[in-house]
Amino acid sequence: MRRSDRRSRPARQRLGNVVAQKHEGSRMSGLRERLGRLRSESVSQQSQPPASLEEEKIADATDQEGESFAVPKAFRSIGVAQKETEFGSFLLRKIEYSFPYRHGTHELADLHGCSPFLQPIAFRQNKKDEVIAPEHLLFLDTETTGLGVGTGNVPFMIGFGYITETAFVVEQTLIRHPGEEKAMLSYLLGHMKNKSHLVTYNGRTFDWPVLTNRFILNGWRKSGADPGHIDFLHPSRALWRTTLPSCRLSTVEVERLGIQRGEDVPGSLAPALYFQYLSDGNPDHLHGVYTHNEKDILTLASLCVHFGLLLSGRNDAEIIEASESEELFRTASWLEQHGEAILAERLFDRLGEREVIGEGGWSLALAARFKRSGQYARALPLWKKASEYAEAATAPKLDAHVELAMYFEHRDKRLDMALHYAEKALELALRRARLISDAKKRREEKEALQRRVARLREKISRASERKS
DNA sequence: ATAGACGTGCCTGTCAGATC
DNA sequence: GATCTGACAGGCACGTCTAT
Repeated sequence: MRRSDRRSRPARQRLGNVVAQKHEGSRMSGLRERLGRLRSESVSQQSQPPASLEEEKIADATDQEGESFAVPKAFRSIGVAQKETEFGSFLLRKIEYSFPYRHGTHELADLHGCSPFLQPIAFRQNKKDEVIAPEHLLFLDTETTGLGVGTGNVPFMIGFGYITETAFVVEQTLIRHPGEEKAMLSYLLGHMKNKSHLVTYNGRTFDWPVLTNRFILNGWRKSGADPGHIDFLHPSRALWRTTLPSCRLSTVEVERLGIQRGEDVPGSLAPALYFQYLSDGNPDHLHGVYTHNEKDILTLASLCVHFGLLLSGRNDAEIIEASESEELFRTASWLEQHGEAILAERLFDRLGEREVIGEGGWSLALAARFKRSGQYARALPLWKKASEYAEAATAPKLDAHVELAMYFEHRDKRLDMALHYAEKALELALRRARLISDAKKRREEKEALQRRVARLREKISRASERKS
């Protein structure tokens, strides 16, 4: 089906029902009460089945044939149909996003040009230099009954996406009971056959281990190496850990990819909504989960374009323009770490030219980088700017002054300047002491600076004695 | 709730330079 | 040349954070 918003009830209302019922459940004091409640609900359902569902089944059996037999209208309304395999059946939803299709700020058709640049962040055993082809990527997101990766956690919905010449396609599988799991997994395996890399968010730690366990429990033996993997959690953290309130996918997509979901069921509610569906058979509970999973997959594709562009160096100007210094520094460091030294250097250069130095640690970190590579002439102005900033701050950092003291003592050999910065650092340390609660740390810091000042004074006096 | 990846901070060992 | 001190890199332990 083509993308359309045909939700039968506002997600908020469904969400409210679940929350209300959870709250009610928490008041239950004992197991007997809960069992009693379940029993009475079950009886009431048997005596008074939801009219709409019964009608749907009848309608289904008469107006649908083959694949969709017995699929309730509330599923069919969002494009869900039954899929048959040699291992049995499960439910499948397929959505095509014809190009051009923009998800947030990125055009998904750009995956075609961006994918090869993702190689430095892709993990694949024994195939390090392999070129990543866009049509070999499988974007994956599962909805499971819990958070653990043990055998008790069941993926009830597997969403995956892939690119074709003309569209980005999302497919979502759903099992109505555990007996359908093997069919669902076999369908996923079929789609993994011609793919080289999974694309996920924390999927190396979560989705893939969960699925691996389910494959084993369903009788598949592990053969060969794991598929390649591009997991965007860690690159996202590398760039945005200090500038975003969190690096959850939902935060990243709003703050950095320009995506607004509107009403969205949080992933944490997915297990409860699935249990609601299992308990009363009403597909409406899962509409929000379908939408959530679908959007997660689209966001993965958008992340792919974002990082692909970053690694290609094609959007340097935009990044430099839009990024605050801290983020620009982290981006450059990340590029350097992934072997993109020339791209990184370009960003470091622009950063060094920036006049304003704020509270973030980027200026000192950049100076430290220049120092490590012996580029003292580039480190010096950064230390000086940072020292001026520190002197004006209420809770000053001493690092820049200490670095300057070391530089003038050991490199520039101007002991008077070294003493000046050491004394200034000591002065700042005494001013800052009131703000540090750790008494031991405060004392050690002060004593180290006093030793430095004393040593420099002695060195200066010896030098002047020698001259005279 | 669960497990793994990664960043941070601390500790230790090594090396280089300064001093006697 | 011997000794001392400071700088720095590497390793380890621990804490944080993410997925549902």
